[in-house]
Amino acid sequence: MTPRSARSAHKQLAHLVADRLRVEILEGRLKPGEWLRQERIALAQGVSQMPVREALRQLVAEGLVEHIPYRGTRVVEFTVADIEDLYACRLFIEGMAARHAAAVITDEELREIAGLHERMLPCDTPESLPEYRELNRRFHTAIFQASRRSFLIRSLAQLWAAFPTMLWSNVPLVAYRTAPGRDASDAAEHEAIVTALSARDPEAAETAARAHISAAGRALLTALGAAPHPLPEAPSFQSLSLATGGRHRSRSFPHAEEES
Amino acid sequence: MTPRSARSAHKQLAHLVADRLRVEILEGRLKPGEWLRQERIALAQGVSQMPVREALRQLVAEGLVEHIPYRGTRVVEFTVADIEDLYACRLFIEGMAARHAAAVITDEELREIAGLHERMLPCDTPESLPEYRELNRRFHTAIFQASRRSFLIRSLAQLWAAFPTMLWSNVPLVAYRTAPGRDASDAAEHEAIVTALSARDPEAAETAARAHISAAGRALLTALGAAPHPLPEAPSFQSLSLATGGRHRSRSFPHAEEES
DNA sequence: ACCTCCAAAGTTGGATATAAAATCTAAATT
DNA sequence: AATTTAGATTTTATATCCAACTTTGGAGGT
Repeated sequence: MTPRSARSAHKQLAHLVADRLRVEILEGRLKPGEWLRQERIALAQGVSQMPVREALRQLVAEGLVEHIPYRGTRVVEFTVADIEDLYACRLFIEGMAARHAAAVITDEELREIAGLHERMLPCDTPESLPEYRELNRRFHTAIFQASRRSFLIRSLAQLWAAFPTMLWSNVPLVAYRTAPGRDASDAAEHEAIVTALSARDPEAAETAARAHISAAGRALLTALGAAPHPLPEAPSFQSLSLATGGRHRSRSFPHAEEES
Repeated sequence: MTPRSARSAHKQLAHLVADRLRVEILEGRLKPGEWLRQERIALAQGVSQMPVREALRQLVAEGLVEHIPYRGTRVVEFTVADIEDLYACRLFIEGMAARHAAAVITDEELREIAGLHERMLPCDTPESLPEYRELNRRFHTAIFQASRRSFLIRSLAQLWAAFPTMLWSNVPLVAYRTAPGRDASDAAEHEAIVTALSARDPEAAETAARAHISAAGRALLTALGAAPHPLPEAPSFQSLSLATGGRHRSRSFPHAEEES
């Protein structure tokens, strides 16, 4: 465990600005449709305009705001269809990640995930909702990080970036979290995921992850007032991954250095 | 057809810079691992550093380059595992998009897609590969645009942004495209998609789209030298979408204006 | 009244210059 | 040999100025 090179913990200003704006958006102080004027933001945060513009472009990429040339940047408005699609994507991709994670997860990662699960259990009151959300985010993040599939990790990080905005800007999340039985269901579903991962069972891990996200999605859409279909149980078919399920090639391919 | 407001076709410099860098990356002039120094780029393109930095941040978001604070930005290296995951994600999300598209596609969109398909047919020589790739990109893009699902459109646009880089930096794409029978297969699979869309059959559209991407993915991974599994045929299970398959709510939800 | 054109105001977009911070390289010291 | 220090390089941030574009609100004509 050599400290190595301290991993450069230095944050850039643009990141800080983006973080603060993200919080303002997801807490509703910046409402969907509202314009974000760069000069005002720079003044309010005590920075110059360049980091503000970089932060805005980053948020655009994350899908939280949209940019119109020479007009400005404003918070996006999400639709119910967007939330459906978000959950469908998560359902699939997080399922895949869980499958891969089960095959390569370390004991330490397993302990951390189980620990996060434990800490979520007592969070069943409205006041503990923020803490629950944070723990939940870390729980899911830890799982797909454990998959070691950088592409999936990146994709899921993007999905999760857009996720809270949708909720806070569209619906009082409490309605979802306090839905009858949701606490218990969430806990049971998380438990199932942890169990499958502990058993190093890819098939079960994928199934459990899908079942959880599917159930959560249905509950959320119900809370939103959308009529949820009977919904086909998340099919437990074989992996859709296209090739070898074996050890993944660790390094990148030798890209044609010279054209002999 | 009033010109309306000209739709502000004005591109920002940052976009142009990003476009040029993207081309350089995907054509291999900028190799994976290579550092992109902002001053050099600004000088080379005759612009100041601000648009360069915005462009770099955009490319970071697209996943083509990675940024390390106070160190710089460099082209990412993709692994075979990344390509597997990319195709798996495309398989699923483009399938969903095709399903939605079949339900709402217009005659005009249908004509354009069919036209693109026709124009791809004669492109069966190595020299026409660039044209084929461009037509293919427009073909797929037109389909998921027709779905009207903004979230899926955005997600797929991101996937397609990373896509060419992987190929050019990892493998001579010709090996894929000129694989025995691939031309004919691609054509037949595209044909099936067009047919399903024309029939406004969501189920068939999803199945056809999946089959195509699955086949293309297997062919590519074979060309890459990866041992492709027997691979389960893309399962034609019901939609995984979580709620109403009916007309999508057009506008955003009324986000709690007041908490009565 | 109604439409068109034109100028004003305001915001974003971009260039340039300059300074500060962080990282890397390599020589110099212990 | 290991550590420290000094310098070079590059990124990061600020400030200021001007150009480009959109919108707004009237002036003038029909």
